[in-house]
Amino acid sequence: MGDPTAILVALERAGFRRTAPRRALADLITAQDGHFTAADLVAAAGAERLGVGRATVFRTLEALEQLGLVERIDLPSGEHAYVACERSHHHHVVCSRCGRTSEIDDAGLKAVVHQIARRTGYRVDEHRLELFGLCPACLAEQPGPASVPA
Amino acid sequence: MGDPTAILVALERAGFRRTAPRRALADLITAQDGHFTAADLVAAAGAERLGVGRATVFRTLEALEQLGLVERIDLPSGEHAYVACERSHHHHVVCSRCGRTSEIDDAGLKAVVHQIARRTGYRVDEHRLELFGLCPACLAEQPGPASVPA
DNA sequence: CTGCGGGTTGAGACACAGTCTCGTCACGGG
DNA sequence: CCCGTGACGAGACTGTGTCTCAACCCGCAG
Repeated sequence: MGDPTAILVALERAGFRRTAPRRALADLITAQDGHFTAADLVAAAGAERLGVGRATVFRTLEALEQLGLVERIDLPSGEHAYVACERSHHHHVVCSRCGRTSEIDDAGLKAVVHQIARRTGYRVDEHRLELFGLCPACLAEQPGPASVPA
Repeated sequence: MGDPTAILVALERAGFRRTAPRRALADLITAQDGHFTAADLVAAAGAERLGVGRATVFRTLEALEQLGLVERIDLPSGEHAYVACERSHHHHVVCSRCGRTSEIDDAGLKAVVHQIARRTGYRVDEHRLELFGLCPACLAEQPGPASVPA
């Protein structure tokens, strides 16, 4: 998923220093191909003997999340995972087999949210939509028997 | 939210025994008025000296979730909470002030999911939509300054 | 009513995620 | 080059959820 430098530049622009651990984490994150957990990063950093502590991983992820460079998603299993992504508001489809994700824009959701707000009387400030299924590649590899969507 | 007996009956029908701890938990859950966490139940059970162990709370919640009598939602804070609810597929709006929830049906979401599936090529098997905001009661009590939705 | 079998239980150990503290370090402006 | 301050790693700490295990009790059969 592109260039680790983008992350560092964005961090720098937000007033964060450009340090060795953050550089290492930027590399690891851009190398990830689907979603990843904080534990994944900690393990990866440990495996490559980068000497990056747990605390730093969490701190960096928190900063990146606030900058919108990374989004936290909640897997069906209850785990918290992260996805590197664009800065605009959007949602994700997560492949439950290979873990890859695709970003999707509004796709008509705004109207749905609006309607719900009107029906329930709530003022909706925030929403989260997460989709899980099989990506095209995994679908091709594994010609599922009954491909009846939910 | 109604009758604790409904929970017990549903459990019994699914082959679970009707035991004192489960009765106590059914009472506690139906007494809850918004969402609640596992820790809430553990604390409540402890406070009333019901002698219900942590393990039993988690086991019961797991069973209820599988039966669809309770749904697990992920709060923006990252906490896992539960909501007592109907058995059909649906979604929730959660009041971020008082914690109360309302159930909502499809509301046009199916079309959105369909469109996303077509655009991305994914086969979408599962989806989760969660909305957060202020319920009518909290809106009235607290005449928010700028009520501009997201 | 009584006895029995197996599902159920509570306590506590355990595994893990995430937070916090603190002394040290190094980035980068001056 | 120097200094102030943000960032660092290690590890203690908190909280959540899981697992084990011996004792228990629910519900059925007799």
